[in-house]
Amino acid sequence: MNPDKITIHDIARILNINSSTVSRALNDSPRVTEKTKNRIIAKANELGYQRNDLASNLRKNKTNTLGVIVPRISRHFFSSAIAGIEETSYNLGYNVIICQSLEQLEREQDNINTLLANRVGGVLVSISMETENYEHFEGLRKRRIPFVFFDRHLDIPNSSSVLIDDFQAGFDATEHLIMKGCKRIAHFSGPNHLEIYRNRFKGYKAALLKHHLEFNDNLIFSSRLMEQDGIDNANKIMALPFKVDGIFSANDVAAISAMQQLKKNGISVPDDIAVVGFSNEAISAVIEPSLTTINQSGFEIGKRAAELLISQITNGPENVINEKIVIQASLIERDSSQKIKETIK
Amino acid sequence: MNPDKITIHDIARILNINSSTVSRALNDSPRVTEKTKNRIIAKANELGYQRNDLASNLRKNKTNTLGVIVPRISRHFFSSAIAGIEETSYNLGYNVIICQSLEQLEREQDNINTLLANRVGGVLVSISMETENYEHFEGLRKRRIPFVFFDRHLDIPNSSSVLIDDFQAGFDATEHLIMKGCKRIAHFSGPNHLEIYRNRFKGYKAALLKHHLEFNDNLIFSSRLMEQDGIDNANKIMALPFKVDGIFSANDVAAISAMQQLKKNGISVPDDIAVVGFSNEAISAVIEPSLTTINQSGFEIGKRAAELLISQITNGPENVINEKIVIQASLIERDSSQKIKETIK
DNA sequence: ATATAAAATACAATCGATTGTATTTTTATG
DNA sequence: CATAAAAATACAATCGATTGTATTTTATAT
Repeated sequence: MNPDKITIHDIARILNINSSTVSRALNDSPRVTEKTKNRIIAKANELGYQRNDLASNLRKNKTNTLGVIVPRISRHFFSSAIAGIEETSYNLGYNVIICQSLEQLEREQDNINTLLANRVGGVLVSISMETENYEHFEGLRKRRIPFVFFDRHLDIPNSSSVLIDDFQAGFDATEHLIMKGCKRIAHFSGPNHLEIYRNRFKGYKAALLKHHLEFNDNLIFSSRLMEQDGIDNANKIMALPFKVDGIFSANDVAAISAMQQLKKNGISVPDDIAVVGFSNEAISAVIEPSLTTINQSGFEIGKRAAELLISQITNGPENVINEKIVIQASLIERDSSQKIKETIK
Repeated sequence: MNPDKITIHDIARILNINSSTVSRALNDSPRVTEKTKNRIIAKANELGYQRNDLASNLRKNKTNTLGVIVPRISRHFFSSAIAGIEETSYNLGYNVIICQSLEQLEREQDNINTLLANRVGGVLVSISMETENYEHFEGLRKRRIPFVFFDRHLDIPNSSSVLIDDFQAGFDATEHLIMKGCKRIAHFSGPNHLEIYRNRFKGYKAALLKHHLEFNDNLIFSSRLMEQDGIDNANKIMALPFKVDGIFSANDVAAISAMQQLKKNGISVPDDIAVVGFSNEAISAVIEPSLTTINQSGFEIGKRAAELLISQITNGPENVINEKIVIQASLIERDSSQKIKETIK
């Protein structure tokens, strides 16, 4: 018999029994005797029966599937987060449908529609750089499908998110530079509508304030923090009429390309300019000089986000408690910030 | 009205029309007038209707979902491959369920069962290091669900795969070392039951043969090619009673950790020992010395694999033509192999 | 042995969309 | 205007599992 076609009805017919009993037996219901259960399970195995989750989910009107939307799967932070999500989901019996927005709002909307059509139980999102409002999340809200932001999020009321403490991390990074003797620290920031970048920036400002260093708007460089942006920023810094002795970049990619551009132009890192990045991409440990950066464990964030989401699914839409989980990030001190002599007196 | 509950039947009732017509209209069937189509579509939008793919797929007895099994999502090669898969799938209207085996056979079996239960239309697999036979793929075969191996594969009859030309790449890598003047080249190989590693090894041997260099079994180091394995291998090489002047490692991870271990022990790369890796992990371009390696585009492989799989799904189980697509990989010359003087005369 | 409770199983509706066939409506033709 | 042909729509079964209710079987008590 074609094993593709084995249903509970086939098993029922063969055993001369009703399909409802087969269903209950396979779900280990107490309403079926041990004896018949065994007969049914034996026959199911013999025939290579495999439950059709489509039918099951349709009838139960819920799925064991989670949706995940990330800007780009191949970015190390996101693939780690997905690994964390997958780990939790696997253990708790959920599957994961992955979508990537490729930093495009339109695609993000599309992704949400796909996930709605597939009736996912919940959604984990890290938003694209283009995403500035939450209209397209209303569909989820209306249908009472819980969703949890992780890392890149929108600050909307009654939403859940798992974030790292960007303010504190930005503060730590900047204070670290100050402790190493930096007096004039530039900051590479990301799109201003993304809260993570605003918070990192706020942390930077707070550290300057605490240590009585002047804040200078000319030292703030906003961009999408791609490789080219780091190079551009480095060029702008070199063109300034005054010396800069430190850079705090809101991501590693821009920090690294800036460092390389500086080196190319005869500026020594960390001696002339000390640099601190953000994210701890794998690459940061091995470039020369190795990059001091903020370690944010994507795996941990993904894991916590999935746990939160699944608890919301399990508790049901009436009992959703929106939570903001803040994970502390830690500074990893490497060579790019080990300034010995002070550049600016 | 609760938008969660809007079905074609609701729309039908409101418009005083039959649900089959609604279904056909929403699927743009020629059997419905333009006029009624418009009425239906307008109403559907107004109510925020969202098709239930579970029901649709159940009825049509097929899904728009592909399954993907990889050893580890967070490995750069695999996340790139997934990005390629996602890209193709998105364009052709498929969703992707991701599973990771974490290099464990048991979990791989589990993954397959999950995908079967979800009635995926096809499966893309890169097998775990523990996988030595294809018993657990028989379930897919029996149910006539097409599957395509990519990169790590089993050489089973009537199977499809998208691979890079490991033999040729191994040959190129080794020949490159020979051209740079290496006379005694060690090889770090992976688990022997994985064909990719066997082929890289064969390529290595063939290059030696071509250039009349002696093959020496003591220069072959088999392992799982993790970081620690590279260190161990380096130690073993340093303990050899004769000099080695080149290493061809079957992956970058082991190549890099070996390089670092050699450097730590005062051995210069590339001057004393030239090194070539495999995979072109992001890290390889930025370590010092930068690593000469084989570039295998995960994205490209994923893309091709998804295209092949979807064509098989589309053509139907009777018309599956099993294909082996071999993608050429290319050597990226970097510093770790730029040997100038010959170590061994 | 019989009534009754309890346990086991059967029946039938349901989830939401699809699709082959039947029926009604519209259009075309003489 | 009648009628055939064509177009549009309605009907009803179906996909496979679940689940509330009904029925049958078994166990227990009298």
